[in-house]
Amino acid sequence: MERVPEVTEKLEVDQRVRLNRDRVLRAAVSLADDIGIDWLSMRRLAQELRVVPMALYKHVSNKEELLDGMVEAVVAEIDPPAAGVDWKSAVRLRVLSARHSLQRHPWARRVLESRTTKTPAVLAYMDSFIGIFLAGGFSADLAHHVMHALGGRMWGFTQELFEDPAAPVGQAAMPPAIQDVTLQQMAQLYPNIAVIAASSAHDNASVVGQGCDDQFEFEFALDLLLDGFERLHRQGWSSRPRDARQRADG
Amino acid sequence: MERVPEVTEKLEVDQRVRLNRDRVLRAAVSLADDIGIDWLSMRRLAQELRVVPMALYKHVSNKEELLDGMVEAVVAEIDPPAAGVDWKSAVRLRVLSARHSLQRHPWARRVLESRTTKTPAVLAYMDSFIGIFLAGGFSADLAHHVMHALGGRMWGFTQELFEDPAAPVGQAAMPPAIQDVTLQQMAQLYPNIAVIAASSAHDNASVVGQGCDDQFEFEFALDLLLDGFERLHRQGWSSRPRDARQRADG
DNA sequence: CTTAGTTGGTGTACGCCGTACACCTGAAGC
DNA sequence: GCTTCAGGTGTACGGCGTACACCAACTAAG
Repeated sequence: MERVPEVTEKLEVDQRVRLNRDRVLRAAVSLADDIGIDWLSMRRLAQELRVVPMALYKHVSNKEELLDGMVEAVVAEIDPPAAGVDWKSAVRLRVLSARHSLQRHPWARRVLESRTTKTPAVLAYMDSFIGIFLAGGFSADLAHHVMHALGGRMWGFTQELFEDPAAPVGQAAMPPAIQDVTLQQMAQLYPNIAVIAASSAHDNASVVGQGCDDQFEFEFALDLLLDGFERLHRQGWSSRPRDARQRADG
Repeated sequence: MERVPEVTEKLEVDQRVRLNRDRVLRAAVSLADDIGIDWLSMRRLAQELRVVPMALYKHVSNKEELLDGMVEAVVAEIDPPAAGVDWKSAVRLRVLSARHSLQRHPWARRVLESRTTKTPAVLAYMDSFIGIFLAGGFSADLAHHVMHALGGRMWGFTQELFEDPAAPVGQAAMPPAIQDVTLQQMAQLYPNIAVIAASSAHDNASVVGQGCDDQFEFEFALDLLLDGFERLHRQGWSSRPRDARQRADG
């Protein structure tokens, strides 16, 4: 009867329960979701946890490790691979599931790509991924190169860098008249981009450069690769010409 | 006769000629080449140019714009597209040439990918790239999606994120005995990665996880994509099923 | 019940960073 | 010869990551 109220009062007075690594990581993930990775700082995170900045260092040894832990946390959310389907469907499902998970954390792509040291969850994911190919009868050799070819797409990342071919030119807040002029100038300077922008504008019946269907682009590229993998696999492709499996079979 | 020696003396006394945007950008590029992009700061760059940090702001309005300018500078180095060859060779050549140029600046990949506003040189490159596909008879529609599928690879970037499957686990400086143990543990935890590591080890007759042949991986994935593009092109692929070009032709 | 040790939060301080703002200087144009 | 103004300077501010010394509360041993 005595100690319970005491504890309760504690919790009321200073809201915070004891910190631990997991609470730190989960707070970091959701803070990054909210304010963006660029504005995530040790100090800001500490403030969120109602704690002094240096307190965090009792749970992660530095910011790099915090980021590692954050990646670890979101990668751990990815569903396990589907069982009992052919390799192609299995890969497709797994990638799309990863994509779905990682899309909830827009910062994850950049952070994942910036990590150099691979953490256990990351390695486990890649391992299970390779497992799908091997189980599908791929040689280690082919599986290896195929993983490289997949690259970031194994996480469900669409390759940035060509997002909305026209939009980036229409800067921030411009009067529409000026935007029109800029658009015309742009069409003159970059006629081929203009062609594509016009074509995709028809496609989704919206204004020029409205943006692209990310999911479509992703699946387009993914299926292109998967079909390529399948072809190589069927013809017994090998990177070692001396094996001559390709020539022998193909 | 009077003013020339005066100028000469000036140059001797304080080595620095007048700053300008171009000199700033070129200095920034070569400094980033030398010390790495993470250690490039306005202050460090200013010091390199024997100038006070704030002087830089007379030539670039802030660090973001400096980075934009740096990208602009390296992209401008890429050779113009080859003329008089079929689209496939043209694309291949252009990509490999871009790769060659950008590889001289290891930081360029990350910076290029982080830019959201596309600068003129970047747009010009993409435009000329699209031009190759259109000239090769691709529909705007197909060219569009194909550019997406190419993604970062149009700059000659190999998809990171699977660099040396084993190396990252063998941490910094470890006694070989311990490394062996770790390697065995790793083989247990990530058996499929181990299979691939072993296979590629045979391949280049080196120790496990020595690393992969970057150039090979790059060309492997590129050719896979190009072959896929070619097939789609030949069968008149369209993203709009109502056009039914695919069904009609294929 | 005391006491020593450990775990985890605190406070202060340092050296970096990008950059706002006021200032100065030397060359160019009237 | 005076003005103008582009371009280099100096100072200062608020933010960052984090080293280090400290301290509070819990645990375990005597």
